[in-house]
Amino acid sequence: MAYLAWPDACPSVTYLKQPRGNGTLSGFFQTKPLENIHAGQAVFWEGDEASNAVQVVHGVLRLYRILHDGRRAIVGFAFQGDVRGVAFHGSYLYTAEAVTEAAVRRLSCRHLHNSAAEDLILRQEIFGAISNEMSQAQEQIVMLGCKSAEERVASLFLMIARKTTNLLADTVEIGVPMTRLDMADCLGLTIETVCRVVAKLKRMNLVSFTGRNHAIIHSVRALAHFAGDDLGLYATPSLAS
Amino acid sequence: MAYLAWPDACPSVTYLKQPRGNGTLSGFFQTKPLENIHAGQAVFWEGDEASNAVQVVHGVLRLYRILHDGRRAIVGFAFQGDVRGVAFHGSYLYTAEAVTEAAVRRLSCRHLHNSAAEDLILRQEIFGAISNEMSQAQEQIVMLGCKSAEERVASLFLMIARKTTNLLADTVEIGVPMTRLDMADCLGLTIETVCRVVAKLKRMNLVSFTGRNHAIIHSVRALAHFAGDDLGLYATPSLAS
DNA sequence: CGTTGAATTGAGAGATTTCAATCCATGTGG
DNA sequence: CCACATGGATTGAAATCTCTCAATTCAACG
Repeated sequence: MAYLAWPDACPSVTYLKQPRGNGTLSGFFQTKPLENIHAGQAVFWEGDEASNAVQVVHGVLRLYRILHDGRRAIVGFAFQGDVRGVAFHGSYLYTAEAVTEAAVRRLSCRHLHNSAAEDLILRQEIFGAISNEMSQAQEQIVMLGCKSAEERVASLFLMIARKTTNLLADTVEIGVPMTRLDMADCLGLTIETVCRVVAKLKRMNLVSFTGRNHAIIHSVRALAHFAGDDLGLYATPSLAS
Repeated sequence: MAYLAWPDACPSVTYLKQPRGNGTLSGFFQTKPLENIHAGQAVFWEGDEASNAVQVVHGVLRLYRILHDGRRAIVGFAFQGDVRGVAFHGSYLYTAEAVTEAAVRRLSCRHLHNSAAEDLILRQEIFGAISNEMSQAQEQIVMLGCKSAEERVASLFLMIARKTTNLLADTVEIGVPMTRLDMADCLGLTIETVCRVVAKLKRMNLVSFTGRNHAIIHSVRALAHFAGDDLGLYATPSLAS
């Protein structure tokens, strides 16, 4: 096994694609105080006025909407480095809640937009963040619209791997902090189906679990194939043709 | 029946919530030439550099992604007045293709963003457009993640009604320009299931069809109830408590 | 009037859910 | 330190929903 990647241990891969630390958006967030969020505590609520953008410093957030009859749809997860809430003009479209202990920084949208007026780089970074959020939503739609239960569960593990490891090796260790119910509500499945599929993935030796929240993907490529994903997304430098 | 609403006959309701005509974003688009798009012709392709934002002047676009094994996911439809492509930083996340004969105007994103630097109203309108697009994507995720086939089909008809009528009355006439395959690929179902559900809606007297692309929703409220939606979204002025 | 592609309907198969029972990990109190 | 209680996770069996495959109907068009 080549690379250990507990969610909090390394910056998100998607985020690394943007300038980090020295980038103005990150710089802006850096000036704001670190806010610790307990597991289960909300960062913002669906329907509230979307006055702040949030950056996840560590931990994982679940983003969800509740239907009036109580059903819950998890529209996505936010990992370390992810920025959420920039794309909302009026009110938040979902509730953001800490899965584990987490920490975030908040930034006033108005302040951000005003600063963006004078700063080209910042504008680009803001649109980059919006584009990231949009991209994740599209990914979710494709998964729910086209994929089988098995493909969905595999896709979720791969998503976690992409977000929390650099995918340098074909075998990666990932943290799976969310409960089976979280996974089910995100994948449009039931808890039981998620369990059965995970059991199957274990039987097929595609993944194994060391504790409930800690998994090893034995072959990212094989799992991606199983997920019906384009392998290009997961090609590792050493394996890429 | 109170209000006729063929898709091209009146401006989109969502769009009316923003200043129209005199608003700077619309104003910008107005300066651009009208581009006629034949049915089936693409406006932009997934993966192409997202250099332009597009406003639908009339007609309907289907927005879709193709998986590498050929499956198609329609991530949404764009109706008259909708603006798409503002939220993309790098490349387009989906292909946009005319369902019917349509017309659009294009606007350079770079131009738009530069102008936005000096214009507060324009900035707000841009974020409004992004927020609209994001909102539709979230809606889609909730539908695919939580709802049954029957609820999904009903939701689609209601979505069309919301986009193409003012919902002043409980009975509305809507255009359904897309094929059953389009509907199926948007709802994560098969053609046959869509057909059966539509047949059931007809049997229940919730909708009726006058021609293949033309339906009457006999009671928006009843259909919304059937769709598992919050009735508040559809309350008509006369019916609202 | 025949051809074509889309839409519809039926019957059987398959995937996922539901309901129920059991297992496991964790924390708490005695 | 152990027994027990608790909530999440797992597994099984039956029910249900949706899909697949096949046949038929319908509408548009040359």
